[in-house]
Amino acid sequence: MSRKVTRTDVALKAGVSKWTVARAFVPGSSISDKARADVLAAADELGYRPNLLARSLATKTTNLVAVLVDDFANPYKLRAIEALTKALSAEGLSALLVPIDDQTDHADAVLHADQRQVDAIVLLGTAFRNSTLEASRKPGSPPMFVLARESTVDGIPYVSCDAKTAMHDIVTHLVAQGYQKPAFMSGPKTLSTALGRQKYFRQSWAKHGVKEIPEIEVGSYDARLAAEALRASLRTRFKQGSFDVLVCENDVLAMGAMDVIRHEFRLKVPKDIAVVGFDGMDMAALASFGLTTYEQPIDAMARRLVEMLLEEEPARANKLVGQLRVRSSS
Amino acid sequence: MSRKVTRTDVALKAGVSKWTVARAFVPGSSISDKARADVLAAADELGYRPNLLARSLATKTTNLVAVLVDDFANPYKLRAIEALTKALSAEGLSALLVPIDDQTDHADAVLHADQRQVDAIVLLGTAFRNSTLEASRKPGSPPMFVLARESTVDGIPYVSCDAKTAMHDIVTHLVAQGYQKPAFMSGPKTLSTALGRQKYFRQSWAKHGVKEIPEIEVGSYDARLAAEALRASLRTRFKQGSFDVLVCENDVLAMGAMDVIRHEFRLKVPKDIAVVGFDGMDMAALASFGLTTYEQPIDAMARRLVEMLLEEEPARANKLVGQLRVRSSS
DNA sequence: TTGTATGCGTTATCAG
DNA sequence: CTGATAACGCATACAA
Repeated sequence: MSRKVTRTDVALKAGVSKWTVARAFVPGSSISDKARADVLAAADELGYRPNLLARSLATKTTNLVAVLVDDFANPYKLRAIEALTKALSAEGLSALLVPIDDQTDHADAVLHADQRQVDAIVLLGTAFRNSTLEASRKPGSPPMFVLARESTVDGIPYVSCDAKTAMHDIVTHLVAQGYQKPAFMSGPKTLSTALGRQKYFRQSWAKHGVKEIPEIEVGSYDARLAAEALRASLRTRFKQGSFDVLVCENDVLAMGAMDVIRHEFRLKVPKDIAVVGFDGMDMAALASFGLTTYEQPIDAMARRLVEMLLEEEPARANKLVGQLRVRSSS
Repeated sequence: MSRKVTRTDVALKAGVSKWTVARAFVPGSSISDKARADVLAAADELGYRPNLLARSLATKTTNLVAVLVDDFANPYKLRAIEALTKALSAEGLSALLVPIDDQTDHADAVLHADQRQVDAIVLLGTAFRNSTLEASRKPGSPPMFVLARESTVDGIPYVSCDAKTAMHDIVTHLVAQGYQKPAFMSGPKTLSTALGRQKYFRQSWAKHGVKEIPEIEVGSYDARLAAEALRASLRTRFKQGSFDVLVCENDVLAMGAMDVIRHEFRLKVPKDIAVVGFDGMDMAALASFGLTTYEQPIDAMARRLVEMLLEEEPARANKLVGQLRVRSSS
């Protein structure tokens, strides 16, 4: 494999200096038409491609964004990754995908991204603790952004789906359908709050006079765990008919819940228990689920986040409204 | 935001030259204990982190691997991304996730990755045409690898799930269960062949005297399209009972198929028609599907691929065997 | 054990 | 409009 062709090679072939070569690639640069043509021809012939590494070193900007992802168990994360990476590349930015395992890895990941001189770090997901966010407070470290949850740390901007509107829409729909005894299935408490869904769910029901809403907490956003949690609840805490609709913090939980309701307890959805999810996963639309869900405007959210990345003084918070998709489960 | 602290700053504070600072960070280097301690202390105090960009420029190796992904519609891709990125980071490599839209983007993506001086390019997915693979033939361009499909281009190594063993296991299971009239649901023909699944499926059945296997081709690996295709087939080409088991090229297709079989045609799975998938998606295990599927050893595959990345003379092909997960759908 | 010079491929700035 | 010089932060080879 021959060594990479560099600017000097092109200069040599075109019979100009290497600085002239550089100019040929900068649009508004002052260079004679002939020189530019010569350079471009030579570059093309040699297959010259500018080395972005060297450019980054000189300009101190990499056009690289680290995307930290933890919860790979939720298929919806793929949609989010797609939306974000495409929004980034639309602006000429590239995504460094950094997988996270447990708590200890977080600091390392941020550090490593920092060393790679990324222009920004995006936290994609729900299971990030504040300690991770605090890392961006260190002077000199790249700015941090949070997508699809609310950051509870001051000064760290985020883009999320407007949970207040969402829950208002969901509850309005449920009330119209005649449901009166809601229950809520949440993820782990520490992370769940960053989504704000349960809070607004309760607020919305309160307006309709419903104050008591039982909660089923699930250890992580996982269908199997959701199934287990609901199974246990249905066997012990709840009697038949103690709630007529179960709203879940996301679609994965909802699917796990439906599985138990229908296949273990032989109950009908929505007749015995209605189920509502959140996110808008493709799978939720299958007849096997027919899951009513609140669709996050994930593409718009990703684009908004990228806009913020590019802004000098990004707004602290952005909440975009999604859309309720009513299906057979309610 | 203060400027980044560099080697020179540390050298100044520690009272040594900046080259001594460098040595302090290289394990086997010859340096006095005192000097090292001084440097490390100064570095720690200043919060010094080596600039990987500059290092890469000097060493001509970035420890960066571009991961090209196209088909975001298949949730299984998330598992693959997880497996690959974790396998990479276990070896100190980082993943540049490059999303691909249509045919024209491919060359650009390869080019861009090249300009970022990535050490390798990994194609993750099934919908890559040979023209993409050919791009790696250009001298000087980073080596290419294919994960989870077979490359049909010479000299491009790949790691895939052994389709021959897989189909043998599936067919053996089906024969034991008494199924006699199989049908096969494939993705788009041009991509489908790179998986080799249909081919070995037919071969395996041939050993049991079954030569005629109807095929249902789906335009892309998408549950909704699978549903449409099966619906059309069931209405026109096939009479009730013309096949007793439908084996699908992957789980997404299988789920779409089950949806139609059960919810539109009101047939029982597996009594009327059994269904088998491929991949081993988490969702397939839900009671709503209970899908029998062949689980790809995706983690092992990813690790093997990373090994190959690191080898001087990588083997051309690697096929790893997975495991059949029998559930209620067969 | 330590300091020095040179190069990696680019950009920015300045002279001509 | 063009050529030259310095700098980006680090690594490598070499000299002290």
